[in-house]
Amino acid sequence: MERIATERGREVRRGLLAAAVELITELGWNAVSTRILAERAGVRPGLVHYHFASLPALLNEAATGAIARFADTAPLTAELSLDDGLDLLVGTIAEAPGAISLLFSETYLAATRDPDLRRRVGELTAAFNSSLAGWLASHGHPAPSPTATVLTAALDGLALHKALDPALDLVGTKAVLRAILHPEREGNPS
Amino acid sequence: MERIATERGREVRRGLLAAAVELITELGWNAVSTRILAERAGVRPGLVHYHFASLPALLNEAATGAIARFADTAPLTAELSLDDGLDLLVGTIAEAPGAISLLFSETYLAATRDPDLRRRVGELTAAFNSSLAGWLASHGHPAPSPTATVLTAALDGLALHKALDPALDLVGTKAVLRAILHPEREGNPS
Amino acid sequence: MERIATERGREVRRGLLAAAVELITELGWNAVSTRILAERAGVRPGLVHYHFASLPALLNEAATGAIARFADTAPLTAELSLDDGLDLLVGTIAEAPGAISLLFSETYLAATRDPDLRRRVGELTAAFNSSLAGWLASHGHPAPSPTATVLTAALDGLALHKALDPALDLVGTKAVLRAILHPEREGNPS
Amino acid sequence: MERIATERGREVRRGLLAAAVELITELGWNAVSTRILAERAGVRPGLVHYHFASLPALLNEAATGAIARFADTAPLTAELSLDDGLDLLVGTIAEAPGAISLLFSETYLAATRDPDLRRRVGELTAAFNSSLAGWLASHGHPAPSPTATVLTAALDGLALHKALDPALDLVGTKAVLRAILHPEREGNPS
DNA sequence: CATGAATGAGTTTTCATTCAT
DNA sequence: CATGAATGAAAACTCATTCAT
Repeated sequence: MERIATERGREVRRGLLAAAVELITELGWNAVSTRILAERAGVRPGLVHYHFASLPALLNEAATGAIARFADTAPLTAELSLDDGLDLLVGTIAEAPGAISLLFSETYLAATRDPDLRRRVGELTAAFNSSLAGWLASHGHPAPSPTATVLTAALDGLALHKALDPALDLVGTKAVLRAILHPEREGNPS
Repeated sequence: MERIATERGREVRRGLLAAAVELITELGWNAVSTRILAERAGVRPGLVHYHFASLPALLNEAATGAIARFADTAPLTAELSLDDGLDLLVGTIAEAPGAISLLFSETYLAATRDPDLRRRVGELTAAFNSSLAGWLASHGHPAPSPTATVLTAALDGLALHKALDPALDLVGTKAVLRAILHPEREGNPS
Repeated sequence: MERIATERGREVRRGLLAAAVELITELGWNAVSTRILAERAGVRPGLVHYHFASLPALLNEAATGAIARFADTAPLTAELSLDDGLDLLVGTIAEAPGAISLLFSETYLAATRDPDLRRRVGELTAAFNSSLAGWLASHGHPAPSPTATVLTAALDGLALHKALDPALDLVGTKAVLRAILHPEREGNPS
Repeated sequence: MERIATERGREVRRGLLAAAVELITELGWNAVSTRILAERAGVRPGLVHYHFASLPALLNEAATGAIARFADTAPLTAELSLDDGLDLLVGTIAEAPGAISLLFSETYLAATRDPDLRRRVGELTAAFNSSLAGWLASHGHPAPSPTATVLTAALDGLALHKALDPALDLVGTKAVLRAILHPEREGNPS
C-alpha cells in the first residue's frame, strides 16, 4: 500500500510534463514559469522543484519526450508509399491548433542555447532523419540523406509559417514536395 | 545647433535597434532585457524608454527592420538564373555564425503571440513570397506561388537546423532544392 | 530481533551527528540543511526529523558532543609539563585541514543567538577552563584562572586565523605563548 | 541641482552598509537577508540590488569597510606606551554590547568560504598585524611579529568569548597579556 | 523504523517601467 | 536630451517541517 504515495508522485510528474508541453507551444519556451506550470498542472508551486532539479531540466525532458513520442507515432515503413507518407507528414502539421507544430521550433531555438538539450535534440533529429532517409531509400530514392534533410527542414518551416498564418494552404504545398520525393523522373524523360 | 542633439538621438536609436537584432539572435527574443540592451548599445538604461514606448515595441521595430533590409539586399530579379538565385538564397544561411538566420525563427515565434508583430511580419513575408513567386514565374515555373511557400519554409527550416548543427551540409541540399525549381523536367514532358 | 532495528536507528543517529560536525566546519553553521545533511550521512531526508526534534537541536547536539569529546581527548594532567601541554594544545590547531578548529568558532557564534546552546557551551567552556586552570595551578602558576581564559581565547583566535591563512606560522607562536605559562620567571629573577 | 538624486543615492548606499554591519553582528553573517537589510535601512527591498551587485558583495564591502575603519581609529603610535596600548586594545572589546567585536569573527568565518573576501580580509589583517608589530618593535620588543600574531588572535578570541559570556572578566586578562608585551624581563635578566 | 510526497514561507535576483532632476 | 534613483512584481530555487503510508 505504501505505493500509493509513489503512484501519486508519478502522476504529478506526468502532469507537469504534459502541462509543460502545452505551455511551451502556447506561451513560448521562455515564458513558461514554475508558477504558471504548477497552476496548469493543478499542483502547488513548491512541488515543481521537488520532482525536477530545475525548470530547464523539466522543459528539456518534456520537449524531448514529446518529440520522441511524435517520431514513434509516425512510423514510416517501407509498406507506406511515398505519396501516402507525404500525406501523413504534412497532415501532422495541419492538425492541432498550431499546438505541437510549434514545439519543434521552440525546442530547436532553446537547444541553441542549452548544450544538454542540443545533444538530446540532436540525437532525436538524427534518428528521425535516418529513419526518413531509410524510408526514401526503400523506395529507390537516389539521394535519400540530403532529401531527408530538406524534407524535415521544409516541414519544420511550414509548421512555423502555418502557426503565423493559419490560412496557409498546406494542400498546395504537397504537390511541390512531391517533386523532391520523385527526383528519379527528373532529367531522363527518355 | 539643436541639430546636434537630434543627430545624437537618432544615432542612439539606431544603436539600440542594431543591438537588439544582435541580442535577439544571441540570447533569444525573451531574454533581451532593457539593461542588457543598453549595455550592448553603450547607452544608459534610462534611454531605452526615452526613445521607445516599450521594450516589445523596440524589439518589433528592430526585427521587422532587419528582415525588411534582408529582403532588399537579396534582390531576385529576372536576370538572375534559377540556379544562381538558389545559390544566393542558400548562401545567406551559410554565412554569419548562425546569427541572422535565427532572427527569422525568433521573430516568427514572437509574432505568434503578438498581434501587432504578426501583422507586420505577415506583410513582409507576403511581400517576399510574392517577389520570390514573381521571380519563379519569370523563369516559366508552372506553380510559382506554392513553390515560393515551400522554398521559404525550407530555407527557414534549414537555417534553424543549421543553427542547431553547424556541421549540417548545406551544399548537398542545393541539389535537392533544385528539383523544386525545375519541375518542368519532371514526369511527363509530353 | 527488534534490537536490530534499534541498532540501526542508533547508527543513523550517530551518522547524522558525525555528518553535522563535518558540514558545520565545511559550510558554516547556517548552511547546513536537512537535505545536505541527509545526503552526507547517506540516509533519506525524512529520517532527520524522525531522529531529531529539529535541525537546530541536531546541530546543537552534534557540536556540543564534538567539543566535549575534544576536551576529553586532550587530558591536561599534572604529569604533563607546561611545555608539553602547550605543544599538545597548539598541535590540535595545526592538525586537520582547518576542520575541527572552525567548529569552535562556528559554535560560539551560533551560541550567541541560541540560549539553549549558549548554556550548554558555557558549561563546556567553563569545565575546560577550570581543568586548564587546575593544570596551571598544579605547576605553580600564580594566576591560573585568567591565564586559562587568555590561553583558550588565544587558541580559538589562532584557529580562526589559521583557517583564514593556512600559511600562518604556529610554531613561532609557541614561544610567545610560553611567556604566559611561565610568568613566575618574570620580574624577580633573584 | 541634478546632483540631488545622486546625493540621495549615496546616502542610501551608506545606509545599507551601516545596516549590514549592525545586522551581521546581531543575526550572524548568513542570516542577513535582503529584506531584513532593506527594512533596517528604511528602503524598499528592490533598492538593495540597484546599489549592489549581490548580497555577498554588499556584506563584503560593509564588513571590510568597518574593519578598515576600526584599524584606523585605533592608532598604535610609538608615543603610546605598551601598557596604554594594551588598555586601548582590550578596551575596544569591552565597549559596545557585543556589537563590533563579533563582526571580526563573523567576517573571518565568512572569508573562509569566499575567496574574494578572504583576499580583502587577508590584506587588512596583514596591515594591522604589521602595524602592531611595528609598534611593538618601536618599544624594543625582541619578537614583534609572532607576538603581534598571538596578540591579535587572543583579542579576537576574547571578543568571541566575551560575546558568549558578558560576565567575562577582561580586566583580569590584561595582566596576563602584559606578560607577552614585556618578555624582555623574562628568563635572562643578565 | 522508514519513506517520499507535499506545503508554504523563505531566499536572491532580475526586470520593465516611471519619474524627478 | 539624458540620467540614475526608485518601485513593485515576478523570476527560480531552497528550506524545515509535516504526514500519510
